[in-house]
Amino acid sequence: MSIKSESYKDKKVISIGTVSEITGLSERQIRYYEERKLIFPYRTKKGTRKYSFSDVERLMEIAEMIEEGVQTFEIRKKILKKEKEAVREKMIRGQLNARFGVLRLP
Amino acid sequence: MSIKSESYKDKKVISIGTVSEITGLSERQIRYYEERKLIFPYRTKKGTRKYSFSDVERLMEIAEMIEEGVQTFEIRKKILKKEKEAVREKMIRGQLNARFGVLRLP
DNA sequence: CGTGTAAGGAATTCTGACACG
DNA sequence: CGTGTAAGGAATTCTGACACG
Repeated sequence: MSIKSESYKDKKVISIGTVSEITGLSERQIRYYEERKLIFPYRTKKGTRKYSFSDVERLMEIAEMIEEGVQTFEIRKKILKKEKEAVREKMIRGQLNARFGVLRLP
Repeated sequence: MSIKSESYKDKKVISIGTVSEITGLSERQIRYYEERKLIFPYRTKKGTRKYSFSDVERLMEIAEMIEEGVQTFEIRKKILKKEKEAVREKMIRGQLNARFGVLRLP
């Protein structure tokens, strides 16, 4: 499936220290990428950031691009494009499902 | 599949405060269940506990049993039995795979 | 631009213990 | 037995800022 519904992958429950360990990025870097609107952690009532495994994956992609010399502004554009594509596909699928019932795509 | 290999589900990355929020259990309860050997969080270098989504699920099962009046000692026995069954099934499957190649069970 | 760091405060987590029952 | 709580310390996280380049 190209659009998955993995419950755990998207739950924002990991704090920044752990994300830093997993990704190898500094907390400073992680917070900066948020400032540049590349990543959007959940905020608890008290204000601490919580990340999902999806976020962790995205951070590793960001880190790769940064190493390649891509600027955060460019990375942001790529992320926006990807998201638009995902939404578009989701809608098309929704319409098809509405007319012809659930279908399985390869 | 009855034995899954879900990478995210078993990663121990959630701290006790978050687990407490998700499960509705107090931190005291969660630590106590560990003392009674019902749950086994990972410990970071600094000593803080990290739980997986599997752990969270187990905690909710434990909470249910406690509410029903089951004692931790009994719960522990049930957990051990379940784990033995899982290991046994895993081994059987491993042997079958070794002799006949990968097979898909219903 | 992207990242390091020192600064001060607030919130988190840990352990061992006393309490109730 | 299972859970609450106060206690003191250690580690975490947050923000805004200065620095380098």
